[in-house]
Amino acid sequence: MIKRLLLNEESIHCANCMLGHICMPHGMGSEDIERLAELVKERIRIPKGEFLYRIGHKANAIYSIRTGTIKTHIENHNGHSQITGFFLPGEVFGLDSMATGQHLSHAVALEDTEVCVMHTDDLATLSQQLPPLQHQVNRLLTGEISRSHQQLLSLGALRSEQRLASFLLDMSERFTRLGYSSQEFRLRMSREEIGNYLGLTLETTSRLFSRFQKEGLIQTQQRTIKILDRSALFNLLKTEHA
Amino acid sequence: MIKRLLLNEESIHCANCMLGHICMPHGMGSEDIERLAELVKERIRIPKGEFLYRIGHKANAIYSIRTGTIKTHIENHNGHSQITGFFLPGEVFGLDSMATGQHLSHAVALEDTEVCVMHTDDLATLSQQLPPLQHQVNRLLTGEISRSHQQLLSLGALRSEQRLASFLLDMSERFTRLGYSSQEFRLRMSREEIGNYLGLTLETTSRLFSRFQKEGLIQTQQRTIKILDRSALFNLLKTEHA
DNA sequence: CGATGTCTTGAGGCACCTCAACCAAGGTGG
DNA sequence: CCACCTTGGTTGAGGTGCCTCAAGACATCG
Repeated sequence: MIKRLLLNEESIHCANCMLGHICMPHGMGSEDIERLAELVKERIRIPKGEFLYRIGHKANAIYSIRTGTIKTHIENHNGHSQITGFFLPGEVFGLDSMATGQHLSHAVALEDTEVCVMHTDDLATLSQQLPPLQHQVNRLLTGEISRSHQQLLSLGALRSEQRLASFLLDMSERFTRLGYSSQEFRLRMSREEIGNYLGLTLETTSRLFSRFQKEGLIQTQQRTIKILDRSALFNLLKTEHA
Repeated sequence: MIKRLLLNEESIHCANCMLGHICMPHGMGSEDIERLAELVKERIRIPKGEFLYRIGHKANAIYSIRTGTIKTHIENHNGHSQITGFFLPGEVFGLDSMATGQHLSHAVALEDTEVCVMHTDDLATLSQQLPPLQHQVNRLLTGEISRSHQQLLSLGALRSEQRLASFLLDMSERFTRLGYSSQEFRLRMSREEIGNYLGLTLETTSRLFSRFQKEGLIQTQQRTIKILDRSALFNLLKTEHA
């Protein structure tokens, strides 16, 4: 079951959280960040595999990840589902439901995960007094738009190998930002989830991993990925065919 | 060439624009709408085929359509491009560049088009005094996120015929909202543009139009579409295979 | 009226999917 | 501690949905 944690004086606040350079406070002065304590009054622990929220649930907050990984996905009439995003520590998700008061996607923990809760009405009042916060919210919203547009291009215009290459390079960049190695990292999602995200089947995804390994682009050990030839991956994105 | 029009006393303002029920003022009281005159001080005419803006250009405004149609698209390293949206009268676009100050997509007029210009800094200051405006901006941003997520599902999980059916139903709904017939409307985009948007080639798109016509779902006369069997189109989305 | 862009239709190929078997790793219970 | 099961991943064989290439029909417009 998911577990709510109320924050008190001793709790770690945004001001000294390691993830400030990625998360909400990004780009704010230290006196502004102090005020974010008003914003994050609660954290939630979600065990691996559990839902933080589901489509249709009342929405009154957005979330940033303290530890763990979250996937968001949507579904349609015939039960087919599409993963719309993977989120790593420091990243903010749940933005799609900010204006409607209802969640438009599901959010599931891919491993034991803890998230910071920011209530939308607190966000509205505080960002009115704190222009940098308003600006940061806008950055997050437009960032999400831009990311989905890039993903549209990936699904609409790229071949399978290019989609996977672009996925791996994206993950590598995000792990780097977290202070991990850019060469070697452990993915938290299954082949099926990667495939779903990229509009491919799990078999095609698995075959691509094998092929990339055989061609010396990467080395895989289950979900641990080692990037051996980053520029080759990058060049894949530049080729028109084959 | 595109042409800027400064608005004066006699110009039509948001308060008596026919599109208020779709556009920016949507859901605002009449006294709030009066203040939007401060926001829209300018309109721009874009002839068919011309760019309103390009990727990388300085961005300082978002736009709503008064008359005409706009497509937005992005491109990647290898020159492949992906249409990210079509926009009809009353609809607001250009949101992806709201926070960065730089356009992240191209915007092209599919026919002679006139747009209302809302400068982002005016928007920021006015929405601070006018909470309903702030809320409307958030609605637009999250609406754009939600729309791209739906499109991700379309590209990632649906077969070609389902993508086209869903496209036609979406267009029909939007034309209806404009006061046009929900059964018959004239698309402003080519088969190639529809295909690009749906992640298909123009030939596949054309074949699908022909097939839908042969099966009595629609009737086509060039870009004029008549929907003959709406529920059949809808049922297409519910089928798992074939 | 020709010229040009847009759309349609056909034939063939290939990238990715489907179906299916097998394997590896980890957990569980006797 | 080992048989057993489960879950996730790999690999193969065959099928097909969509793409590519190509030709022709239609609109639209100078």
